[in-house]
Amino acid sequence: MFDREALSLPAVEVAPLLLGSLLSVDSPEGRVVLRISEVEAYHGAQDPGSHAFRGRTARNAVMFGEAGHLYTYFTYGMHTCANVVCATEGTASGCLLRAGEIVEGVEVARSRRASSRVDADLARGPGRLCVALGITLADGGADLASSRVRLELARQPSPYETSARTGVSGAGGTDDFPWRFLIPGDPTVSPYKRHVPKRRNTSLG
DNA sequence: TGGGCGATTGTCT
DNA sequence: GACAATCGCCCAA
Repeated sequence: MFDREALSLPAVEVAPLLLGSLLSVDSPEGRVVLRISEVEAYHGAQDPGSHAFRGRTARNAVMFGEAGHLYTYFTYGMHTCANVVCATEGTASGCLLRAGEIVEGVEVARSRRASSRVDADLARGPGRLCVALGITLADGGADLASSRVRLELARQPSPYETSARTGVSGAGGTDDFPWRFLIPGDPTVSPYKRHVPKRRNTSLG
């Protein structure tokens, strides 16, 4: 079921509800359904890891809007990442979808993710997840209750673990924000990687 | 108006 | 284990 009221809680409280939930995406190639196994919470202007840390901009406006919508963004010049918008309007809160298991439409996902040797890698990582599901920037702002991207919350909460967020630079990636939620032992959970400072001009020195 | 950098991934060693 | 690829956003001036 889709429950906008449940999604209107802060991202930290919504994240556990998303684990084990189903995200389905319809396209001409067919439907792909993902069972979510890993998410990260980003909440409020006080969260140094959030895109909304420096306030509202045209790019992150969707995160300030109504819960239950999709916030997509483009990063590293090539990757799309998807978030479920949480909390009430005016509060920037969202859960980044990091990984999951394809439970329907595996053939379609495989055709989009030709480089994946095993099915567990099809949606292991936020960029891969979007490719496998066919989510693009054009899906940003979509209502997860009525668009081609739909969210079905798990009937029963999954057991979960928390840890520091992956790949987040600065204070937001420390243990002060253990806002990464995952289903322990799930083969589709992405490997933990602490943020690596950007290496540029490495020839110096 | 210009420059630096990012909620990453695939490939090569 | 290490690095290149690649482009839009955001800050500073």
